[in-house]
This record gives sequence, structure tokens and C-alpha cells, in this order.
Amino acid sequence: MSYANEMPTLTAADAALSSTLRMSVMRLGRRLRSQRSDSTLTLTQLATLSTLDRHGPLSPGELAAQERVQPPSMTRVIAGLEERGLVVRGPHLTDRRQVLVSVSPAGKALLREDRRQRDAWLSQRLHELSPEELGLLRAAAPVLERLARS
Amino acid sequence: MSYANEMPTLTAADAALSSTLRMSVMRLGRRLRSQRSDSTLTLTQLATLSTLDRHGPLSPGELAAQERVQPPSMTRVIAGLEERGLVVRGPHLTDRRQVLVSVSPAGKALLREDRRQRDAWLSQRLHELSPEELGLLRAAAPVLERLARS
DNA sequence: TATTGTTATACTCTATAACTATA
DNA sequence: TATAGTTATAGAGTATAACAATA
Repeated sequence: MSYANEMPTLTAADAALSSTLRMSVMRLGRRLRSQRSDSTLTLTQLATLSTLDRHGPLSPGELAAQERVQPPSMTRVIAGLEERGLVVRGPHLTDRRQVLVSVSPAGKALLREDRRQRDAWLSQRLHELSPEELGLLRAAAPVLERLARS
Repeated sequence: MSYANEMPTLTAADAALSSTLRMSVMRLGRRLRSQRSDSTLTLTQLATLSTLDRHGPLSPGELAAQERVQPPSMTRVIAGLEERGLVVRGPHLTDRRQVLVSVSPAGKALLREDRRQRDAWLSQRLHELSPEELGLLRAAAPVLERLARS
């Protein structure tokens, strides 16, 4: 038999699936990104705030690595967030060279509001789908989540 | 009966679906975006090239509106693309003030290569899914596409 | 001597304002 | 007089290099 028949999981139809999926994800992402509550914050600042909220307190160096930014840039990002009272800088417990940055209550409130507004847009779009389409989406959501994590 | 019962299409479960979907799309988008073939091109330049490829020849002003950029910025973007031989500038047929920008063969080749590399990453991830998961994704892909267009 | 974080400086990208050519 | 495009200039955002403090 031909080589293609020996690997039936990935066919020509899946190459098309790749393209479709990629375009949809990129477009949808662009839409979601443009739906921001507090447009005075940079995308990097927002991402940094979100990372801190997920991981808990981190040092500037660790944050820079996470966000794929150079340390000096992260210094500026943190300064901006601190100026707005969205993060707090505290001393490291054992290493006095390091600093620990954590999200303030105001920062947590901003993140909540930001998520709410984005979800509001998406919820509206979901509301316009048929029950069948919603069902398909619900079933595929965990798969998408796995893809995004891999 | 309660107000909630009168609109059964959107339930609490769908609010969770919104959040999950949003996070997955954003993360997946970030992954796909980081998989670029020609990193010397700006994201705006790449997007402009892609828009030209989809819509056909456009004037700088129309391109600026499409990409949500101011005209002077688009002038620079086009200059960069032209310098690399990825686009060509030609005269408008009836209005001599206007210019028509179109994708060159080299530009089309670059777009093809760019898409191929992104799809290669995604195809690899798809290959790691089970047949059931792939099926769910195939079924939901058109719904995602509709969402992205809306 | 190595590492963490900051400051100093430069480069890229985009914006607003002013200018030129055509309608 | 209005519009399309460009040039001039300025303001964000990020990078590399040099520096201070601590391990």
C-alpha cells in the first residue's frame, strides 16, 4: 500500500483544517484584542498584570522571561503599572538583590473588568449562534484548550 | 416564570464557554504569531501584504483604513515592502492623485511560505490529537470561522 | 566573580502637522 | 476648495550597553 495509507490520522482534509483553524483563530484573536476596557494600558502591561495574577508574585527578571521582554523593558513596564497603583513592589525574603512584584487590589479589579468586557463581546456573538452550532463549539472547546496549552 | 427561562440559548454554562474560548483563542493566536517565517517583516507589513493578496490592488489610503493605521504610517509600510520587492506601485486608471499597490510574485511567494510554516506547526499539534478530538475540531471549525467573520 | 535590577542611550514604529499635486 | 499622498517632526515602546548593589 501507499505511504499515505499507513498514516490515516492526518489527511489532505486536515491540511485544510490547519489553514481554516489558523485564520479563524487569528481573526478572532484580533477582534478580542481590540475589545479592551482600559485602553491607556499597553498590551505588554496588561499581559504582565495577567501573568502576575496567574503565577502570583514574581521578580522583574522572571517577569521579563515570561513576557519575552528584556529586563530593562520590564523595569519600565513595572514602573508604569506601579504609577497607576496596579502592582506593588516588595522585598524578596532571602535575596536582597531581588524584588517581588505583586498585583494590588486595584490591579485585580482592572483585570476583572477587562475580562468582563471581552467576554461581553464574545457572549453576544455566541448568542447569535444556533443551538446546534453552540453544541459543536461546547464540545470542541476542551480540544482547543489542549491545543493552546501544547 | 423567571426572565432567565425566557432566553434559554445563553446560560451560565455559556459564560464559562466565553471565558474558555477567549483564553484558548488568545493563547493559540500568540503561538501561531510567534511562528513566523520571515521575522524581518513587521506584523503590520505582513498584514498589509496579506490584505493586498486577498482584496487585490488597493490605494495607500484604502490600505491605511483597512489596517487601522494613519496614511503617513502606511506610506512607510509600503515603502518598506517595495524596497524588498514584495509590492509594486502603479498609477490609478482615472484619478492621477491615487496610487495602486499590488503584490509582486515575490510577495506572493513570501506569503505562501509564511502560511506553510505556520500550518506546519499547527499540523504537528493536530497530528498529536486523537481521532475523536480531531472530529470534534473538524465539526466546530466552520462555527469558529463564522464567529471570526461576525 | 556572578547575578539582579536599574539607568543611559539609541532604534523602530506610529502619530500629528505641514506641504505638494491633482480633482 | 477638497482630496490623495508624501515629507518633517515628535512621541511611545523596546533594545543594547554601562553601572550599582548584593550573593
